[in-house]
Amino acid sequence: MIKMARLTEYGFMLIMALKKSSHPVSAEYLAQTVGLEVPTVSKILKQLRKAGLLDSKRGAYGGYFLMKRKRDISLHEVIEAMEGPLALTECADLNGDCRLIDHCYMSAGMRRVNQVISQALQNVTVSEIMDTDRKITLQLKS
Amino acid sequence: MIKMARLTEYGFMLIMALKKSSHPVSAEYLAQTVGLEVPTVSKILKQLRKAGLLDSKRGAYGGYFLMKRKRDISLHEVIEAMEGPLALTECADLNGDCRLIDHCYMSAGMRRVNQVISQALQNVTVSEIMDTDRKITLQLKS
DNA sequence: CGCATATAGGACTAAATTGGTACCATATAA
DNA sequence: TTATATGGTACCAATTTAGTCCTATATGCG
Repeated sequence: MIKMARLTEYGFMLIMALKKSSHPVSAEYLAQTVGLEVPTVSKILKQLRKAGLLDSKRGAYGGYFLMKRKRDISLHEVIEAMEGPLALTECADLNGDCRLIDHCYMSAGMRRVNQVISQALQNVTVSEIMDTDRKITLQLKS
Repeated sequence: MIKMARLTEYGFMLIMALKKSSHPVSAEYLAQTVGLEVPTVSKILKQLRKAGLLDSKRGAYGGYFLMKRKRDISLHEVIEAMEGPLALTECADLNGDCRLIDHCYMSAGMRRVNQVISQALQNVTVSEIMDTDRKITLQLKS
């Protein structure tokens, strides 16, 4: 299905609930804020941190905080952080193991489509999908 | 994962292997052509037919054939035929049951992103992803 | 120091989705 | 009437995803 994983959606919610360079916010507090269980939230935050979108501080009064402003975080970054490199099809994935390559002629064209979608996601930021009133303007050329 | 289902990829391969208004081609023959099992191919062909992309003729010398030329079939049509309405997120899906709506503010913006991707897929045809030499040109405004 | 708080990392289980198969009914050509 | 081929549906298997738990490490403070 062409759908982001549920954990990725949660990832967006968590990023939206955080701020850049403010006091760290604990996983427990965030869990309450977004209405999810602590272990789940914890897992996602660790993953986003590993990808460099967040940073953390351990120990008492510790927690997580954004490394960038929300208007500088693209949807693409978040999705890749949560799901790894975007690959619409098996054959577009460079590490994919499409064993049907002999019967399939779409590989090159498909990669191109992949790029287009990738660009679409790179050109929209987290703050843009929060501002529901603001029109998102996309101009893509490929 | 933002990836089309494997069966959808197979669907593309089958469409590529078919022609408009020629003799019907049997599922068995197609299975050999693309290197997949007959039951699997059969299942996909039935689904594509139901969506109106193919038509079929039963009985001896029966089989499947395209209803349109490949340059008139968009990626979007094929994907929707195989996977149902495209919804990048749970909340973008009108039938989705996102119970976190109270904590999530991205719904409207996300729908917009969904539309952009949808359009990207509508603007590329099957024949374009077969012609690996031809440049696919996309100009999207949303 | 010792204790409470909080993240780091990895392993594990459960649930949901997807892929693949099989069966029986119906239609068609010769 | 027989061989060929699709229509529809139900089912099982495999994979993927979601969610939980446990132990280790770091930090602040009395």
